[in-house]
Amino acid sequence: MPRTSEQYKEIRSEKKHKIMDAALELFASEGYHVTSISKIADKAHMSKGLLYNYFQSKEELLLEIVDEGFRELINNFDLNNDNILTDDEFDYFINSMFEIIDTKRTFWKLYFSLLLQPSIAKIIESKVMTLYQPMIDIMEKYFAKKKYKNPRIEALMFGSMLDGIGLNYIMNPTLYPVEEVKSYLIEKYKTIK
Amino acid sequence: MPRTSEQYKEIRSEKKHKIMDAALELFASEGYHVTSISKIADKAHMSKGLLYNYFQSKEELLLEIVDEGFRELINNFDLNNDNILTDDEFDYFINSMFEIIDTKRTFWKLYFSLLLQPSIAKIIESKVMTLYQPMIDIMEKYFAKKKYKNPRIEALMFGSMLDGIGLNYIMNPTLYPVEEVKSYLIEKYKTIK
Amino acid sequence: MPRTSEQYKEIRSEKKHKIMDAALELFASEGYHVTSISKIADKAHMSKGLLYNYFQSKEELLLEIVDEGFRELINNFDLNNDNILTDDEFDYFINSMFEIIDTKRTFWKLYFSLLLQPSIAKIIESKVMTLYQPMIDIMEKYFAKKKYKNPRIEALMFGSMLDGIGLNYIMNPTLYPVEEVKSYLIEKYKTIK
Amino acid sequence: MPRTSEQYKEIRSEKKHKIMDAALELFASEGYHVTSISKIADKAHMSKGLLYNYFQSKEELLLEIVDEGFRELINNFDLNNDNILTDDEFDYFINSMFEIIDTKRTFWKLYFSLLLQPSIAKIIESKVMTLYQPMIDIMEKYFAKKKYKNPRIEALMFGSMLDGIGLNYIMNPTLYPVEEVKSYLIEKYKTIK
DNA sequence: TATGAATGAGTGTTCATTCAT
DNA sequence: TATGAATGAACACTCATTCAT
Repeated sequence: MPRTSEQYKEIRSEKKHKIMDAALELFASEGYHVTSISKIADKAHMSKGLLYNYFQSKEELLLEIVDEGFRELINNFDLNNDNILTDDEFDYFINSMFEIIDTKRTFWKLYFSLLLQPSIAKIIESKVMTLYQPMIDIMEKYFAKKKYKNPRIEALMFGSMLDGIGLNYIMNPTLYPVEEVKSYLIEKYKTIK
Repeated sequence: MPRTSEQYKEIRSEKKHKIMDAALELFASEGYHVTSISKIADKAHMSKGLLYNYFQSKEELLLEIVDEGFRELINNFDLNNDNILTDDEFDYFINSMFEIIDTKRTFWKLYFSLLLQPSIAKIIESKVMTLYQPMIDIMEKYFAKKKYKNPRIEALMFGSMLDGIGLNYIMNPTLYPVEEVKSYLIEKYKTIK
Repeated sequence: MPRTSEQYKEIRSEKKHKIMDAALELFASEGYHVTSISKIADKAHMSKGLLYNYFQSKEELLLEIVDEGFRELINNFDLNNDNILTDDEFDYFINSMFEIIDTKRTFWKLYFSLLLQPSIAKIIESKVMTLYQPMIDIMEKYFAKKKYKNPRIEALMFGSMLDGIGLNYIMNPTLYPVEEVKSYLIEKYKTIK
Repeated sequence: MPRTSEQYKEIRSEKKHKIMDAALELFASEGYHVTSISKIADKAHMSKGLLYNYFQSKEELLLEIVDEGFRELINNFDLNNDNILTDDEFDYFINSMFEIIDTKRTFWKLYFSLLLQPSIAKIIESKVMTLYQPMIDIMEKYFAKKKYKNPRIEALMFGSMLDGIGLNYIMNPTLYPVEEVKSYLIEKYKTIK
């Protein structure tokens, strides 16, 4: 007698995440192209063949990792989903951003690495762009409300700075002055000039 | 009629740069791991075998490309080499920075891509770090002179922002508001608060 | 209320044919080696595992398909089983041959494809040969009765022609002049010279 | 100092045929799908990698084999290329056809096997069709000149018969009465009724 | 200096078959 | 009877590197 479809679903979900976890770690620490399917399967304690029972290809595996990783950042930005960022929400985002990077450091290390590899960027670019744009828009409104001279540029700059911060934080985690940067950002952008 | 050793040296150097140019373009547009030695040899109009006459390995070829590319940025920062950045030198750097990215866009696209690939970063990291640190130090002094409250953080932030700007500019060259960003940076950091 | 052993047998037989139908269609349209057990199971709306409950292997599944397919042709040749072919029986065979190919086109497409694949031919050859030989013998007698000069050769030629006709008809069903060929065969072989 | 381009050309041509010979033999005796690139490389006494220096893929290797094999048949049909088949040319073709099958038995065994495998037929069909049609056309003219009632059908039948003969001859080489069939064909089709 | 044939270990992927449930 | 997760050996193909010429 076969397992119930519930049981199968559970097995699938568990195994899928086991694979994604192993892959994420290896992609992040070794690089996407350098990480072979064999290594992933080894780390996930299963056969190569089984991996293809869950993901159609190495690319698809990567895409699902990116998708899941990004969902968490989005959920922490503009929390009540009204497209308007309050000062409290801004505060919360700055703090949770670092927490997300902290708890999901592996993913963000991977993310930044993917973004700059032309062969991979093509695959994830469209997905990332659709997620990124709304955040920029909301920031523009936030700066406009604060009477900044040029809100669009300010939003772009803010995005650039976050990118740069993320980049440096990921690359030099031990040296990076996280708390000071948090205060700096909040003080700088939240308070009206 | 044998060539003089001078002539041989010149031919060697010319060939070497032909290879490096081809490799840079391919590494940048396709990615390091995706670019094969065959493709590089084709683009440089020579045989695979000859390429190994000039570079011991694919890795060494990459390292020489990075080395040369970085030398140009360094030469444009703190031009009189006195470790003190004047306002004029700051102005010049901001402008030349964009020019360097503009004229050497291919290299910087490659550079950012390398930085985030763990398998490659290991190779180039030490070289890059030794080049990067002095620039941070000089910026800290610059901000100190300008009586910024926390010059070290400000210098780190400045570095982060430049990284972010570079990153975004490389990725969205057509959309990026170069001139506005230039003015923004100069106005923001040069003028005393 | 357990099912009777009769009912079980019937269910088994039904399932078996469901699998054989799916397999035949796929083997014929895609090819034996290219068709995976997964595809067959999908098409038969069951799991891979169950399929192995009815057939020991992919090879055995193929053999049973060939066996069944051939039985129908045999049944239409020398209908009263007296080993003597009358003119009426010859007529009927020529017509029913095309009908069989028509209604069982899928099988015959498969059959011809199998015959020529050495890796598969080995498996089915012995079975096919034992079925084919009696038909040749009967044809030889038929031609002898009609006073053909060399009945054996004529029988072989007839067999070759049928093979050729079948082959071409299977490969170019829309272009093939079925009716004309029927008349041609009957006129040519039935009437005494 | 490298080899001259003449020398390279020779090496390439020699190796290419070595591969094609090995592949033909294996494709014919084992089947296309069952024959792995590894086996071909082994038989040709070289590495797998080298094989891909000469053929882009397994498919391309097959296509080149088919192309070459067919060229020989064409060259022996309608020898003076005037699109008109004389009785002597017909004689010569019937005899050389068997010789070609005899000396190139391996190829024709392969050819018939390919034709019936849907997954492969698609690849070679267009090439084969363009080669086959002119031969049918010439036969139709030949039969028309001989006042056959329905030359087109007769030509098709002739083609079918040749297919059938080839098929049977390839499959039962030891039993097949070659000489008798030759006489049969020549007597039957060459002499006016 | 210069060529490209040659290698061999590696890649992502497939699939007939088994097995715990 | 019935499921589909799991395996492992095989596959076609790639590529940095070497080497005879």
